[in-house]
Amino acid sequence: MAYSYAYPRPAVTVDCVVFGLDEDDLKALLIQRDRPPFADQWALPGGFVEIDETLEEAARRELREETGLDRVFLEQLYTFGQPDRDPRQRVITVAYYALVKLSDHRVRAATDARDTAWFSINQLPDLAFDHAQIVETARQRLRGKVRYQPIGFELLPHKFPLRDLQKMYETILNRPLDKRNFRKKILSMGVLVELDETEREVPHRAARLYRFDKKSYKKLTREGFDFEI
Amino acid sequence: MAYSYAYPRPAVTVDCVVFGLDEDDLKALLIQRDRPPFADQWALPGGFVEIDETLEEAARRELREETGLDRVFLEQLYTFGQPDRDPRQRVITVAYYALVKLSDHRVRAATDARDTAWFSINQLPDLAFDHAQIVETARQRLRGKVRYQPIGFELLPHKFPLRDLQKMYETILNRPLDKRNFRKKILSMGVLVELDETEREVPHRAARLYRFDKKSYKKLTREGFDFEI
DNA sequence: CCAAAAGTGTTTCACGTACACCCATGC
DNA sequence: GCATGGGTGTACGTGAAACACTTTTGG
Repeated sequence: MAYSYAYPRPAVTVDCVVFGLDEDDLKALLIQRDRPPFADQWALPGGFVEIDETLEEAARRELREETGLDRVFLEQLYTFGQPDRDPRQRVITVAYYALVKLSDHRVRAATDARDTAWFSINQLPDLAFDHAQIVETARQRLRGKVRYQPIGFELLPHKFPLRDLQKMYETILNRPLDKRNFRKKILSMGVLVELDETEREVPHRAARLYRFDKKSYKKLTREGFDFEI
Repeated sequence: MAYSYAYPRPAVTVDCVVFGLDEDDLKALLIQRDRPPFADQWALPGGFVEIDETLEEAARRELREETGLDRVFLEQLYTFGQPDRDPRQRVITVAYYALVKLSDHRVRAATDARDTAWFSINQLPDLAFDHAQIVETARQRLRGKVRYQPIGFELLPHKFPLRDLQKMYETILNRPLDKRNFRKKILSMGVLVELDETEREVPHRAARLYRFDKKSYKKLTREGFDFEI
């Protein structure tokens, strides 16, 4: 039950930074470790890459096994390979980031032995390994990318009011946006579909709901359109 | 066969896409393989990651050993891990891209057994493994990044006329730029220093030389300035 | 004096930005 | 009827884009 090689090999893992949006709070999904090193500390979901799966398959499998998440937006982030990032042995980790509609996954609790929980990105606990650095890299990537690609919709429910869309951008970019200018811009892009539907059970005037129109976006993109907030 | 593990491990390599600018031709540096698989085919410089070096150290070491290049601009690109990308065994490769001043490294010939050569990015030979895909990813990254970060200067000599700067952008972005607007914009940024020096030995009016001022750029960046072409 | 490339300004138009009030709804 | 947020238009200024001729230099 041993695999031998002429030269020493690093272990290879994947780790996932899972982002979710709770009102106007950006959160990350963490897992409490149950064994050393860093026992009881919080860490990113992740694990070893199997010998016959792709990196993305490994990331999706770990997400499914450790958090129950499936079919989420997932993109490779960066590969971290400091020789001492794991105290036991050389481990190279390929980090991914995921965007999930938190509303769909809110009641996600510990399904297996480990405890999983959402933490505000601004109040993370101490993280195991170099995971704090990985989260920071992911946060920067998200901030940089959300302005030029319509990935922010992955954080919202299928139908949403413009207010929530604006709040999402304000939260991620960490600055206020002008309501009228924001609406003018996003609506003029032609990537939203106005629905015949409004919010329900709000204690004030109900806002109209919209959805992101992937088909229109792809068509516009082919014609040279650039998404930008 | 000295190293054994309880589970099979992929091998981990680094590969480098080295870009150089030859007049108005973007080129990549390739190495001819001398053994199977893909014997005699051209491939990216690269090799196995040693057990105690960082990924970037591995990339720089391979560049030095295989091409003689040292102290170049180097940035991680993407990690490729298709299980079948190497026909012999599972190999995960962390790809980097490098930008070099071709003028400094023009006469780079085969120093060791292998042959190395610059190829126009538009006329690459068949490449080994998935290296064509890696080059394409690198080309897209360069195109996307050159507009928002002053990395293009890494491809030019220390002192350069504005014409060459413009040609560099036109080559990478693959579209013509207006001379007057380009000069207005780049000079108004305040990241170039006008030198008391002009071109030599040109068969027409000699152009003024400039250099990129890293200090000014960093200062402006701290003040919220965004580089953009 | 001819060829080749350097260098230079102005006008126009689109878009980003700043800004305040009335309306609809639920309680 | 009041509190809460939904929804809407205009004026201004900045910056991008289009565009052509004169000057310098070497051969």
